Parts: sequence; structure tokens; C-alpha cells
Amino acid sequence: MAAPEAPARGLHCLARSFYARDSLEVAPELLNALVVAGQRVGRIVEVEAYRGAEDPASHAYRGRSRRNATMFGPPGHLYVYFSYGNHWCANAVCGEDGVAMAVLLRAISPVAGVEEMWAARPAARRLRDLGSGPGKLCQALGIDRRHDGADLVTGDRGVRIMTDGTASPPQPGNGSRVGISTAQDRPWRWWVPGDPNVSRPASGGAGRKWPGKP
DNA sequence: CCGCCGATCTTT
DNA sequence: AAGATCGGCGGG
Repeated sequence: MAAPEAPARGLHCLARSFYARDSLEVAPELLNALVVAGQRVGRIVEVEAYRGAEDPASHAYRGRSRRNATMFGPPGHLYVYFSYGNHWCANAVCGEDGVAMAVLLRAISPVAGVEEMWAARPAARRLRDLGSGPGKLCQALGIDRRHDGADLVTGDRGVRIMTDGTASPPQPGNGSRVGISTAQDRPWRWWVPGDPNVSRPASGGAGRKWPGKP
């Protein structure tokens, strides 16, 4: 029997082998996956790839430090760092053990536990304020220092990345990464076209325009 | 909607 | 001294 495509599958966790590849390959495939943190669930709508020793914009470019140690560990773990003295940001560690590659989770669309997200983000006014940025996403999901090194495959600290069968977009938005001053020529940001939770329109000339804008 | 700027921790 | 950010404030 030829089962038609996209049968209703249950939720399942992305496997270790999914992450054990180059971050450039993993990043666009994480679009439309789900971050599950306790009761709270968000769909990933924007990511950026970082590539350690070959990437001047990566925290790992100059080698291992106390902060970035998780990036050098095995794939499928969460690298959480403190940014600008104010915010937490979360990455999925990729590549083989010892290779410092990661995918920064930049934006989510709220799916479940939305009341808890509002409570965690008192500054939010509109729904898209809950997860439209790497710091906002962590605050909405309750991710902080305690989650640095968490295993996304076993869910040892309550955080997992799962799929509900929704494929990543065949033609994702793509452009240069946000907030960096070097390596702006590398178009290593991807997003779900048209999603209102994406943090910013394309910039830097490397990518396609914001969907629906001139 | 847009731009400026301060907050305040980590690494160089 | 700069950085993988955000929110409050002012102006259009």
C-alpha cells in the first residue's frame, strides 16, 4: 500500500545523528521543528549556523573558553550563553565530539504553554514579542544557565527538540547573520518565509528580500 | 514604525 | 573595549 505522504505521525525527538553533521546542513532542517521545554512548546522559525574554528563570528573561533565549552562537546546538547550582560541565548550543538559547531535558535512561534510564556515575558505586548529573538525565546521558554549542556536527545533537563512531522520549508528565507561585524558575507541565517515571529528582515545583501515587502 | 542608548557579564 | 540583545524612550 502506498501510504500518501505526510501521515499524521506522533511527536518524536530528533536523534543524535541528526545533529552530528555540519551546522550548515543542520540549521535549515531545524526550521519547523519544536522546542519543548516542560509545558512550553515553540516552533523554530529562525536559525543561524556557527562554525567554530573556520568562522570568525563564532564564539569558538579563538578556541575553547569557560563559556563556550559545551560547543566543543558531543552533538545534540544545548549551548546556552549570556549575552550583553542581560540575556540568555540557546544553540543546538552540531558536528562530531570535539568539533565546535552550533545552530543558534533565533526565533520561535508559540505553540503551547503560551500563558506561561506571557508570564515569563512581562515586557511582551503582542504575541510575536514572545519569541522573536534569541534572548526573548530563552526567556519565554525559561531557558537559562541551568540548561547549558542539557541533552536535547534524552531530555535530561526537560528540554528537547522534536518534530511533529512538519517538514522544513523547501525554500527558506536566507541571508547574513544578525548582530555580527565580521563574516557578514556568509549567508548563514535561515527563516520560515512570512512568519511574523522572525526577528528581522533580510539584511546585508546576501539573501532574498523579506517576503511580501518591496 | 524607526533610531538611539543604557544595562551589565564574558572574553580579549 | 567589544559583543550571536533587548526594552524604553523620543520622534515621524
